[in-house]
Amino acid sequence: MESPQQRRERRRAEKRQAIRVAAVKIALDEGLEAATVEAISAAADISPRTFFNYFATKEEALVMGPIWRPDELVDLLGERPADEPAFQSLKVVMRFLVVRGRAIWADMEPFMELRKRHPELAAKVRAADESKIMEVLFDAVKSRPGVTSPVHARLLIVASFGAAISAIQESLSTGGSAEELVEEAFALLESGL
Amino acid sequence: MESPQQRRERRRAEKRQAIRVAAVKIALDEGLEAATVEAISAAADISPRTFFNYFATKEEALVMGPIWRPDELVDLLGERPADEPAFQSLKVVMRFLVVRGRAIWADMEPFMELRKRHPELAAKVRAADESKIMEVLFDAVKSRPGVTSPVHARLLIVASFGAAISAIQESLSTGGSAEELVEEAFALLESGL
DNA sequence: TGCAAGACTTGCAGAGTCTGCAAAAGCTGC
DNA sequence: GCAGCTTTTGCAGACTCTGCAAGTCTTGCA
Repeated sequence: MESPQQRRERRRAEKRQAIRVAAVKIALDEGLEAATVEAISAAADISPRTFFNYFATKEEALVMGPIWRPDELVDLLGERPADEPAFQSLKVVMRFLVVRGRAIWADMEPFMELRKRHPELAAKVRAADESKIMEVLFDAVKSRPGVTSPVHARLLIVASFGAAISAIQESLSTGGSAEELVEEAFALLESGL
Repeated sequence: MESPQQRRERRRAEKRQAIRVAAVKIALDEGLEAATVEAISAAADISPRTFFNYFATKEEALVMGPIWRPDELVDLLGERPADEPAFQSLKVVMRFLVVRGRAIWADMEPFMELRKRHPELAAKVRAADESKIMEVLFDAVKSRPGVTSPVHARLLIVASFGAAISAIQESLSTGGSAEELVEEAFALLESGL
């Protein structure tokens, strides 16, 4: 049985998604400029003020949530054996996130299409988290086995994200399997590019 | 002798920098929130409207320009021998850019300090260009020798930028030599992380 | 059923960013 | 000192986003 708390959370998430869908539809049908908060809220049948109860910025409504959250990343990494080399841990975590992300996105063609047309949108939304992610992961990675210097730690992190993003990007533009692509990317990283 | 054209360009660049300095000073002294367009323009002794003749967005005034421009990147890459492996070409180009960037930044402590305090700012400004850079570089890199697949091309690009950014980041936070750090980063990439 | 507490929605006013337009001011070469 | 150029500025207006307070809806419980 669903608790009232859970129920509210679920409905909130559904409404959030409904607003997203409305926003993306407008952006695709009438162009990004037409997707004002006013237009989106009208389409989603809420007041403009309410829009901002669901999203902190307009852009947030136009892209899917990130497939990784800072705290989750740290948790996932923490679950890996303490003596596993950092590279290996990151690979496992990233593969998991990419595969899960692709599954969530399976029914989201409009979002992918918008992402293709306006790649800067996702980048801008992600930018806010990016530095926080680097910061927390840096601490989590630098003391792992196989990390020889601070630059090594940073590089492992950006390269891992690079591998994941490259795989997703390529998967988006050619339709290839994201899982195989992320595998390929990590293999390339491991063998020295 | 300086042509009138050059003269105008130089003065424009100087004014741009003066506005930047004023903006960063306010952000450091009174906090990011105090750095409104109105406050910045008052400090720089121009009208708010004029501010937007120099910067497309407020944030642009708060960070140094990027150390790479998309067209310059393509040019630099094009100057490398056609039979040089992609990895090597990228390494040379990136080292050049990082070294030049560091030199430009030598006198710019306030900008570095602001970047430390608000790392998301630079990321947000950079985000707009990021996807364009990836796009143009992807075309420039994918047909180079030593590139085995589209994912390989993308990965080379993100890894190279990752190396440059990691080196800069580390150099900023510890004061180490950016040149040595970028060297170290590429060596790590080459040997398989 | 009906009410009280809490959560969600909304309107409103206001601050702030950014743009287009046209007038004013400044500079340049002749 | 004038004619043609660029630069600056004011103004009006669209748009994003926030705080606040009032209104509406839901939920649990008597």
